[in-house]
Amino acid sequence: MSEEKLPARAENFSEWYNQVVQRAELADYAPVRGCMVVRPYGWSLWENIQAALDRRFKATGHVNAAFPLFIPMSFLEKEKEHVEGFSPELAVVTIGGGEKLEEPLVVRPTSETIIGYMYSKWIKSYRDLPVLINQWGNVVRWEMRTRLFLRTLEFYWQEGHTAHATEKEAEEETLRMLNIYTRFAVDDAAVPVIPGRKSNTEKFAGAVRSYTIEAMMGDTRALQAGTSHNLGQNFAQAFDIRYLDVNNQLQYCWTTSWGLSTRFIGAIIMTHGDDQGLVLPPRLAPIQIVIVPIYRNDAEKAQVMPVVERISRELTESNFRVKVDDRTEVTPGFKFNDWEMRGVPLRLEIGPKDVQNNSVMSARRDQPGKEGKKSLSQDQLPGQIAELLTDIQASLFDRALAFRDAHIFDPHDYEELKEIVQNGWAFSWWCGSDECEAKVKEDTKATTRCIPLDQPGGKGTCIVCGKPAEEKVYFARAY
RNA sequence: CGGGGCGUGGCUCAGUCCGGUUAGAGUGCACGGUUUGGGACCGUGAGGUCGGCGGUUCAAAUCCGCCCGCCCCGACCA
Repeated sequence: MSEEKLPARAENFSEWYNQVVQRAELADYAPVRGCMVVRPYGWSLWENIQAALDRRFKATGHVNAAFPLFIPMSFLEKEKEHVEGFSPELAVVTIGGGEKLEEPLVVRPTSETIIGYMYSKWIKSYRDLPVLINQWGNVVRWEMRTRLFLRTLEFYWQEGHTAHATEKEAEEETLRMLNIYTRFAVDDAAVPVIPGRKSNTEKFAGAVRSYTIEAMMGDTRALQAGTSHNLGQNFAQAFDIRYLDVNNQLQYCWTTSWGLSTRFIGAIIMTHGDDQGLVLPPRLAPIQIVIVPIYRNDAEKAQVMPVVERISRELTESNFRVKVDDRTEVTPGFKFNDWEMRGVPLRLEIGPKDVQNNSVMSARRDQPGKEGKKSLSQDQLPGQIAELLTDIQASLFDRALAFRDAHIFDPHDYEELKEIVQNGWAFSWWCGSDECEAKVKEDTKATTRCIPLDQPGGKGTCIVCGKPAEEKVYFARAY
């Protein structure tokens, strides 16, 4: 840790974010512009995210596989919208082994095309369906402006790709996976999200319909935290993914794709972080409990350390992720600040007084300072800790939800909308036209984030043009 | 790619306008000692082709030219 204080979030959110990422040792800048190195602590967080999602994918019948990093350029060109959407941000390999390649290879920006090609080989009959495959991997998109985790040239993610016999099944799958993302965000990451449908201009290049979970960050800007796409028959037609149905009729498949990336780490940082640094939800935190031994001399150390070791072992055996900070070269006060910067949900201090009193001092990360401190008995510690962690997890969610709801407004007119999106989200009736959407973007930089699945019902008039509108949409400035 | 800013020990920066001893500070790092329940202190030490190349000059971190890189604001996006 270098400088002592972080910039206040309220003063300079963007600089606060950059420093938290680096000082918590989640990631660092790579020597290539726009690329990041995910450091062990950040990767460990990602592994926990992976495990939480993968468990949910497996529970709904999905299996993992791995497809190549390189995709023939011609594949991208087979789906018109897809190539138009992605060509500006492709990295292309033209030389291999010192020879110019006959056909350039694209470093995958996403894998619909190469997986579509394989699916056309594998799927012959309705008996082969559905195909439910997920891939954990990395992709490359040549972005102009980059931020650690939020937008880098290369990022890690999972992409699910499924093929179905009917349109209905594909739509069900698309919404099922959107719901899994929602459950993951809410239950595992304590990040409140709004599941909804993307507007035409915001949808995935090549999709019929795109769905998203949108989250509000600590500066009120919106972050698209995961997406699920109903691809219709667009890729099935482009890659000839067909099957024989029960009547021996040749039919095109209906496909979907869905993805969630390391960007979600950015969502966690910007949802829960405070002026002391990172705050991690207990269910995903690489370290859930850090134990700081307190002693002034060798005699006290000899008393304290056995208790520290015993409690550490006891908690580890109860399946908590525990770290003992036994560094001798820094003071306890330094360690407190250090682990707060890294967002560890719960700290236990164990000193001579605790050895005397059969106690430990606990400190909750979500309540910095004295309010978060409480002396616990050493008896039945795992049960007490479990309760505390559950409570921290819940209070992180509640706090984020309260913050979000306090920054969503329903403007009475367009002028009011323009003000709202400067520091919040506007939830408004919208006629659905590209023109009205574009006007808001031009006037305010805010875009439509999603048309939430949960609609108030009834009808209204478009906040921009005043024409009849059937759905309400969120407008917000986004990452 | 357009507009703005910046490149000096690992990091943050002073010094550059007005050229002139051996290029500084804070922090970090190493070693020794005293400390340790909210970012300890003292001492010693290591660490620099001043982004690169060229020019002007007796003399360049400092002046001039070209190049490279990074950051911020726009256009593009998970």
